[in-house]
Amino acid sequence: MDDGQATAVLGALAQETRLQILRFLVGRGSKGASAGEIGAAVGAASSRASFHLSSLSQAGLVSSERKSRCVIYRAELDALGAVLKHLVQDCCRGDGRLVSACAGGQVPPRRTFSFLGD
Amino acid sequence: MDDGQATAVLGALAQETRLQILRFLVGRGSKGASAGEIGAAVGAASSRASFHLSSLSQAGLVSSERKSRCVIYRAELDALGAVLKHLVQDCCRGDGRLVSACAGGQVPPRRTFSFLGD
DNA sequence: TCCATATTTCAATATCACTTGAGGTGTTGA
DNA sequence: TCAACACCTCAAGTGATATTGAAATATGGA
Repeated sequence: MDDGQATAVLGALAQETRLQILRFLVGRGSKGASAGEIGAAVGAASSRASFHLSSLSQAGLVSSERKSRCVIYRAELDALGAVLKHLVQDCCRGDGRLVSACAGGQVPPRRTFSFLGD
Repeated sequence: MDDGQATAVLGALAQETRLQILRFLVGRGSKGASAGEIGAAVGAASSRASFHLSSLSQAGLVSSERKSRCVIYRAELDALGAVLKHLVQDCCRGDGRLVSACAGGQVPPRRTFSFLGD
């Protein structure tokens, strides 16, 4: 992954409606949800939900599948995982506090032994 | 952390110049770097570097300290850790693949047995 | 075929972000 | 005090993105 791809995915996440959509879809798991359900769940008009869903889809964060009349969307976490890996490992040198934060731990204050250098 | 704060930090990261600045500053560790050095390192004019640094600073991703003529910037990873935690734990329910991706592992496909081919 | 449902596309508008260059503030040393 | 330096702020131009409502497309059933 390069910085350009990473910023594209980060940009897709940097919007409250889209973050809500992602959370909702992760909660639905492999069952997914139709565009209409998603819009209702996040309080967005249908055209607005469609706009944000296509944004997420382009970033690879959701997949879509037509099912009769409805289009079912599902969260796809591979792209998010790749971006997190890029951020933590490539941009931030695998900083241990970031890794433990991802795992649900606190972000502890930095305790540096400065004589050892950075 | 709420979605509004998270999207603010994500928005700050969703820009290539700023991602480059963050990477550069993480590499410098506690030594930090002056605005001039940073601008030169990422190939940005001084006003542009200043603009992006203030953006990162507002998001809490860098701190600044005046040192004589120069302003020294340092990466501050606490805000990033909090956002990663919000993303992985709150939005994505602590998904194990995301946690392992942050730790540097692959983002494994959901299918365990791949010998069946595609 | 016709109609209702589900979703997307389009156009118009508003808002926000990025870049550039000019000019301003603050600091240092002659 | 003056000049050189480091950095920031401002305004203008440009482009991207968000929102809304209306219209268009696709699907399934009467």
